[in-house]
Amino acid sequence: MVSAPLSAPEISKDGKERLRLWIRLLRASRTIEAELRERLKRDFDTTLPRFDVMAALYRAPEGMLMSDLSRFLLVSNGNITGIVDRLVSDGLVTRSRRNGDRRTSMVRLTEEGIALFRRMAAAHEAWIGELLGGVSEEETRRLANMLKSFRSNWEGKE
Amino acid sequence: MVSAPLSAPEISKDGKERLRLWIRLLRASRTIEAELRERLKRDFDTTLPRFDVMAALYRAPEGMLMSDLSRFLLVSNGNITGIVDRLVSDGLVTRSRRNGDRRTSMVRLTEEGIALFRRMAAAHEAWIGELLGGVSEEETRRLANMLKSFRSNWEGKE
DNA sequence: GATGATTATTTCAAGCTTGAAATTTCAGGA
DNA sequence: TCCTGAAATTTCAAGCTTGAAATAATCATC
Repeated sequence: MVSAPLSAPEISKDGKERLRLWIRLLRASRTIEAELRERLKRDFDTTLPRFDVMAALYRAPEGMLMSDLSRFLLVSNGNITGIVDRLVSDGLVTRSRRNGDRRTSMVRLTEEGIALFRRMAAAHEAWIGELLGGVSEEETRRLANMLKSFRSNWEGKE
Repeated sequence: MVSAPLSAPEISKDGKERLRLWIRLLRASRTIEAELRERLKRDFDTTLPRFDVMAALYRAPEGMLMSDLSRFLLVSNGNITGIVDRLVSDGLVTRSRRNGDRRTSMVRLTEEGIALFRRMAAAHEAWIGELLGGVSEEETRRLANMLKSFRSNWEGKE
């Protein structure tokens, strides 16, 4: 890690503080994500995006549309297509075209998908407990509350 | 019901709370990242990884090794190779092999790269100020401190 | 100086990601 | 019915990402 000379023009101290917050936020989530990715690969031979899709579907036993998935997971439509394709070809997920609207397809976990996800979710929760173990319960609640409010502050403004 | 299990439910509740924190952390950083990506593309026709590499190099006028870059940015070696390749072919960055150790190459911003980065950095800082605008200065400091400590708690333990 | 281990980097396949264009289907009006 | 526009999804090119294997150079030890 390199220390910064960077005698930049005097910008607001506020801005610098927010920048620092953003960088820490990003580094924290990247570090945790990397660790989760590695463990998912090691223990379940799968990826984080696949886990995310399965987690979303597990919460919706009645199924989700492709567009529901992409909105919920904050990724593009085309992205979801590829991930679901691979999950389908592994027998973990089904696409069923509906009679009502033939443009849409309902995506659901298969029995095998449900069983696998339950195992992964248990491991995942334990990992998070371990990785965030240094954060006290009190701090956890406070952090979670701050993050909740700060997201809603600007989202969807444009 | 004479003796209810005390520890198990408590641990599980803790875990749930940490899981919630992780999900919020992830959603916050993904949402901001998506917004930054879009604006970098729109205003500078570039990408977030390219911006990240240039930011790292800007802080190190003497240059950085490829391995320094990948360590600092928390990404793989092979990844950096591709991004630097494209920056070089755009004239924003140079690779110079050193006399001392011919395995390594020093990566530096060109004059053009420095000028471009300055413009991008100003816009970037303003964007962060806007996107995190809802967080008070007091909260910003507290959040940043929590994130700092929580990261160091488990990192590099294995 | 030869040899084997180590280090820095590149290459590669597979998968992820976006944004834009194309496709298919639906809905509403002339 | 036939249009036209909107909506859901897929396709595609370009770039990002990892992890593993390959290359090349250096280092340590004899």
